[in-house]
Amino acid sequence: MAGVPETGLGHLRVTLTETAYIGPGRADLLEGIAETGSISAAGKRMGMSYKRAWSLVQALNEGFGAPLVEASRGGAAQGGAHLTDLGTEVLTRYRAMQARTAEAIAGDVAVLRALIADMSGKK
Amino acid sequence: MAGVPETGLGHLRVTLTETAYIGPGRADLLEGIAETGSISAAGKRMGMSYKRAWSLVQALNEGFGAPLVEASRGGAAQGGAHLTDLGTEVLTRYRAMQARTAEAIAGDVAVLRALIADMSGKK
DNA sequence: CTCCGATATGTTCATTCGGACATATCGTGT
DNA sequence: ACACGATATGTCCGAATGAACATATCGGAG
Repeated sequence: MAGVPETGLGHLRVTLTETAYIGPGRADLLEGIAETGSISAAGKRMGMSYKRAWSLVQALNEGFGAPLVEASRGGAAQGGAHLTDLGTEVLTRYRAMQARTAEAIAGDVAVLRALIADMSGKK
Repeated sequence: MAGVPETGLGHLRVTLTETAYIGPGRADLLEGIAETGSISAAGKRMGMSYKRAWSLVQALNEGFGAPLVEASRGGAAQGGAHLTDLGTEVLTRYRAMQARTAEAIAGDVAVLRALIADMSGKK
């Protein structure tokens, strides 16, 4: 339950085109696939069904007009999935944008948090 | 249809506490209330029902632990709503954060857009 | 030729969410 | 007393979403 992410930044969704966008959920899934080499393993790790993870991958690939994830069935490793160069680039850039955003808004976040803490405490 | 916002930044949601957060939809509603002086007018302008707009205001006020919007019924102006100091501060800061974020990620967005434009065009 | 593990899909059911209506309330003018 | 305009709530229904289950397929290993 990452209700309040450490940084204070909740969600950052970057829209590249009408159908191509990347947000925290998709990024985490891409990261999971990169690390586990499997859609189902990545999904399970995030507590979602394989079906849902697979659907997200579909939406991602179709939305971007080019595959971010490539999967294979059977074979030596009994199937699996991996990020394409595009997928890796998108993930890396997204993480970078998250970091820059967190830094850019840190000041405002601190001020607002102090403000609501005050109003709640007082009356 | 603001599918792809001019800036390229899609959604920015800032989480202050477990229940207090502000995103594009809420910010637009706050702005609408500030400008129209009415929850229903602001909602209508955004194409949502009064009920929904009112529900959002409730969630906002309860989530922050202090009211961002204060409303009144009857009276000289036949009721209306306005932002509290906290509401104004939250809205202003949010717009500022949006601007800083857009600036911070502009470079990455440009690169990614060029990349997907390429892949779609070629092959 | 069967087994295995992961992808690929379809179906069904429960829950959530929003839209559409329907009222009720309030407080100043007329 | 009544009308008006906006807030304040409740109910009901259809669409969308996701969880759960059930298969089907692929391709190398044994």
